[in-house]
Amino acid sequence: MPRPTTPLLSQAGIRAAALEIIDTEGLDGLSMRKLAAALSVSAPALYFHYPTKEQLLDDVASEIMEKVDTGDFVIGWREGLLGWARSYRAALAEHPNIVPFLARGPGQRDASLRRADAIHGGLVAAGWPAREATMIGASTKYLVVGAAMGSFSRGFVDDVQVYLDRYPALGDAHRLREHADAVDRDSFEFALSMFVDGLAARLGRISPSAGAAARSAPPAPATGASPPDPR
Amino acid sequence: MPRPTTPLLSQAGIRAAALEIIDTEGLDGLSMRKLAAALSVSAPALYFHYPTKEQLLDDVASEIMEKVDTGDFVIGWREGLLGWARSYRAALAEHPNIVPFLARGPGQRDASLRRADAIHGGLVAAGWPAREATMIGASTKYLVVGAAMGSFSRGFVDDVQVYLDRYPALGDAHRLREHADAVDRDSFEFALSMFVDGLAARLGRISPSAGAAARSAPPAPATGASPPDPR
DNA sequence: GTGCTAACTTAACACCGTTAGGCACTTCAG
DNA sequence: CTGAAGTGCCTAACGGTGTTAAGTTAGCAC
Repeated sequence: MPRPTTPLLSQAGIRAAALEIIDTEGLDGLSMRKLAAALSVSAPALYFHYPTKEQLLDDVASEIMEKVDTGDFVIGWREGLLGWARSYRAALAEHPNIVPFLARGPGQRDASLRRADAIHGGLVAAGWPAREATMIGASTKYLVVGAAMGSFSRGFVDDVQVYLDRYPALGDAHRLREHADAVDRDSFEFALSMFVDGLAARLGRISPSAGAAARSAPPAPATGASPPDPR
Repeated sequence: MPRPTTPLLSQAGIRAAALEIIDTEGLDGLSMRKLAAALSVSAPALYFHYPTKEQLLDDVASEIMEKVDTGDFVIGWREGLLGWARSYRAALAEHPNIVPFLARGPGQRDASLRRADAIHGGLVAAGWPAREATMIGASTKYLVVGAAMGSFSRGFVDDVQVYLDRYPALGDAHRLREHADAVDRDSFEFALSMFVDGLAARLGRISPSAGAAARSAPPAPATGASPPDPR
C-alpha cells in the first residue's frame, strides 16, 4: 500500500539506522537494500530522502564530527590543541568503522571550515606564525587520522605483534585486542605529548614571550582569535 | 581456445596491471573484469592465479611497501626514524590511490614484521625502553599514514582551504592542488621534526648518556640491535 | 596412446547502487 | 464537493560487481 498516512522515513531516521549497521556490520556491511530492510521499507524509497548513498554517508560523517571540540583554545594553544586532538580521536573511536570512509570524503562542509578556522585563529593568537599554524593543524590531524586508521580499522597491527612477541607473558591470545587497544591509546597520547613538547620548545625559540607565557599562565585573553568567516 | 601453449598470465603480471589501473583510474576503478580485459583475458581466468581480489590487493600493497627502508638505524635512532618515515611516506606517495586500501588490510606479512622488528631493535639499542620504542614506532606510523590520507586521497582539505582564504594572493585557483601538495609536504616534515625534537628532549631526560651521545656522535655500534626473528 | 592436471573459456549466481513507472493517499483550487 | 497536483511509497528492471560451475583443450607422465 503506497503512500502511507504518516511518513515512514526521515533523513534523521535513515542516518541513525545507517550508522547502526555500520557500527555493527562494518562499512561494507551497509547496503541500501539492507538499510531499507532495517527500516521495513523497499530500497528505492530511500532515494526519495537521499539522492545517493555517498550523500547519506557524508551526512552521517558530519554528524559524528559534530562532537569534535575546539573550544579549549580560549584557555591556551596547548590546551586547545590537546582538547581538539582528543575529542577528535574520541569521536572517531566511537564509530571506528566509518573512519575509512572519512578518508575519502571531502569534508568541506561549513562546520569543518569553521573548526579549521577556530584552530588557526587560536594558534595565531597565541603567537604562532600563520604558516606554522596551518602546519600544526595539519600535523595534528595526521596524528588523529593515522591513529584512527591504525587502531580501529585493524590495519597495521604489526607493532602490537612485536610487542606481544617480546612479552609473551602478556600475550594471552584472547586478550590481544584489548592489549592492542591499550597500546594504541597510549601511543596516541605519547605521540601527542612529544609533538606538543617539540612545539613548545620551538615557540620558546621563535617567540620567547609567547613561549614563556604558555609555560606559566595563559596569555592575554584570546580576543582577536576569531578571524572573519572563511569562504 | 582454452589452455594456451604458453601461459598468458602470471601473478607478477596481474599485479603490475592492477597497480597501473589503480594509479590511473583510482581504487574504485579496478574491477576484475576491467583488469582481465587489460590483460586480454576473461575475468575468471584471474582466479586461477589469485584466490580473491582482496588477496591480489594485499600482494600489490606488499610490493609497494618493499621500498620502505629501515636501514638508517645503524647510524642512530634519529636518523633511522627519519629515514624510515620519509621512505614510508615516499612509497605511499608514489601510489596514492592505494592508500585507502592499506588502511584496512592486515599487513601482517613477514616483511612487515621484519621492518617493525628492525625499528624496535634500533630504538632499544639507542637507549629507549622497550615499551616506549613500541609507542614511537606506532606514533611514527600514525604520522605517515595520517599524512598519506590527508594529502593523497584529497580528504580533509579544509586546512589548505583556510590557508588559501587567508592568502588569496597565492590562491590562483588552478594552482590549488600544487599548493596543497606543498603545504602537505611541509606539514609532514614539520610534524616529524617537532615529534623527534620532543623525543630527543625526553631521551635526554630519561637516559642522559644516550641523549648526549645522540646529540654528538652515534653511540656504540648497534650490534645487538637485531633481536630474534619474531613469530 | 591414456589419463591427469593446468590454464583458459562461456554461463550463471547473488548482490550492488540506482532509475522508471505505477498506485494510493493527502492537500489544496475552484 | 470535485478535481488536479503532488507526495511517499511500491515493484520491476538495468548495468555493474566479485565469484563459482562446467566445459574445452594443451602439455606432460607413464
